[in-house]
Amino acid sequence: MSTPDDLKTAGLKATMPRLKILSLFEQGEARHLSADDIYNTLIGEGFDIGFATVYRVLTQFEQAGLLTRHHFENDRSVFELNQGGHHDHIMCLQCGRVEEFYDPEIEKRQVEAAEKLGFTIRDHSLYLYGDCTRTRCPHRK
Amino acid sequence: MSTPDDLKTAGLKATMPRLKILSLFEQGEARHLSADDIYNTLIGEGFDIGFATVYRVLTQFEQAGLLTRHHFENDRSVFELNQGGHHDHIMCLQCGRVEEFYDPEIEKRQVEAAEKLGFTIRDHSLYLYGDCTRTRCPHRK
DNA sequence: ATGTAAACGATAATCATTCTCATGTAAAGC
DNA sequence: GCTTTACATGAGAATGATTATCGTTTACAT
Repeated sequence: MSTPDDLKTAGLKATMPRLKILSLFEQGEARHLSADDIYNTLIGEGFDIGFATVYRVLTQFEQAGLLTRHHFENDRSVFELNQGGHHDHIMCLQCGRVEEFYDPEIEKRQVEAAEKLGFTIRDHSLYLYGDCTRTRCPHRK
Repeated sequence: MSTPDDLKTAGLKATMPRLKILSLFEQGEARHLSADDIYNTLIGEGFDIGFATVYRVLTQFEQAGLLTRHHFENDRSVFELNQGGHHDHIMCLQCGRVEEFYDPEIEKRQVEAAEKLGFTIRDHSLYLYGDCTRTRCPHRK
């Protein structure tokens, strides 16, 4: 479980819901979690929590720089722990598996494209969608 | 106004709501329209239409390949006429202005990154977010 | 230990989008 | 041009994710 200091450092009071949620990201197997995932996991562990708290805490964690919020091509958001450097994502449309990649040349060219148009980039999102055919989608649900 | 044949060619019955909506994209000044934009514009012109129809028609147009649906970093979808080639987008976080760009090297590297991970790309989305500082955001609303 | 501001959980509210269904209409045939 | 009929429409209800409200609880500085 994450320590209270992890939260204090981020400027957040160390409450039980926050510790539980942060632990899911730090100890859990899945790197990308939705509010629903988190709510159901904690309820399943017998911990009493509400959706309001889950969403509140996720937003606070995002603002504190602990998590990144992703908007994949569907309706709900998923969150990911900010560890390691920036990376982009590719999602299998068949099984939902998410893989990560990073290409410095793509990053550089994004900045250049923005500059040409007179923009200063503050944020960007790059998502690829496809089929993991080579592996015949072993993660198919 | 767009012609009935534009719709027939796409395999759709030429109805008034569909002609009106297609016209907004073909004749309008804005290239990126939300369902709300379309509904309000048509109602403002005295044309009687409902949200259900707007959403239905947009989905049909997307499936027929006439429009592309974009999910910017907020909650609602915007649509864009499929004309000219593929391009990516950059949006000003201050004024909402959207500009377009295309970099073949970025496109190529996306495909390569996907291949390395055993994926075949079916779709992708690249959005940059920033401030159009150089121009002092002349489009500020 | 205790006071207080912050955080909590339940529940209602919101917002974009989709569904349902009774009515309207495009276009094919007479 | 006038029926026919399947498909399209508009109004409003329903949905699903997320956010706001509010009375209660809790972290933690005093």
